[in-house]
This record gives sequence, structure tokens and C-alpha cells, in this order.
Amino acid sequence: MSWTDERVESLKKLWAEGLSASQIAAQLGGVSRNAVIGKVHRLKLSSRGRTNAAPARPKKPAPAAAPAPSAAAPAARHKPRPAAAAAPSRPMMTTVGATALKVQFEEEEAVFHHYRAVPSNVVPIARNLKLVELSERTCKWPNGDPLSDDFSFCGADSGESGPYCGFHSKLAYQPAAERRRVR
DNA sequence: CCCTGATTCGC
DNA sequence: GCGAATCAGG
Repeated sequence: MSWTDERVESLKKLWAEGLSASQIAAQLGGVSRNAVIGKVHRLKLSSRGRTNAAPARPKKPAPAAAPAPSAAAPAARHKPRPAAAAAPSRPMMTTVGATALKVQFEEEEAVFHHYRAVPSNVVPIARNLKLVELSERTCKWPNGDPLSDDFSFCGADSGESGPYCGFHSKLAYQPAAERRRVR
């Protein structure tokens, strides 16, 4: 992908809207956040309006002495960055920004509801224990309204470590993993 | 560890 | 000009 006038235009717009470089990169597609940042700098768009008290970072890396790894790989200038993976067909690329944020929020909502909805339907080896009946090895997945009288915990064997049984630990941790994968 | 932008420098 | 690698920081 190259920086066509159109793409540069979108970049300017999104950057002005306050989106992060990675978010912009996702919106444009086909570029990394580094590419976006690099372009932003070349366009001299840095400041972004806000009060930039100039954080100041005059540090220089200084390549340091070469390790001289004897029979090391020569070039090694390869990049394991396909980068163009994302970009899953968007209806309109013209109206983004706030819209993008909204979409992201709705996705989070969906995950949250999934997280909360499933456990009430499926029952592992639950014993529906009260809070005081829990031990180190009992699953602490909550069932019902905490303010209700019949509020209980799964109570199934959770094994040596972890607050949840095998079933609920998946429910508890999988959504987060999926969310991460989507990014 | 996740993320952010900033900088350098080989291409 | 481009952007990966790296840096500094939240």
C-alpha cells in the first residue's frame, strides 16, 4: 500500500480526531502503526493540537559495539511483519473516526454479554455453594444476583490452582483471549 | 504485559 | 519518502 492522496487525507482526519496510530493503521489497512507514525511526522502533524509541554526525549540509542557473532546470519534485514493481514472490507472508508470507536465499544459489549450469559444456562459439576462454603479448591464462579438470597457459587472442584473449575475458567478467560486476538 | 508516540536509519 | 526496529514512557 502506498500513501495516496486519499489515504493521506484519511490519515489527517483520523489523527485530528485523536485516534491512536494503531487505530488509524487498522482503519486504513495495509499499514503498520509505525508507518502511520512515520507518515505523521513527515507530514509534521505531530502536536495534534493538545497542549504539548514538549515531553522532551533527546536520548540517542547509540548502536554500541557489534557483538561479532562469528558465523551469524549476514543480512537478517528480513521483516516478519506481513502487516497486510487485517483490512476486512469496510463499507465506507470515508466516515470513520468516532464511528470506529463506537464499533469497538459495541464489540466489547458483545463479549461482555457473552461472558455473563453463558454460565446461567450450562451447569458443570456445580454444587451451588454459598460464599461461606467455598474452599481453596472450589470454583468461585458466581451464579445469580449477588444481592439475592439464592446467590451462590459454582462450587465445582477447581483443582490445585485457579479460582474456577475447568469449565468456568474457560468462560472467564477465553473472552479476553478472543478480544485480544481480534486486535 | 498491554499500550502510546518518538526517533533512527537502512532501504 | 518509507517503515521496521528500537526507545522511552503510561
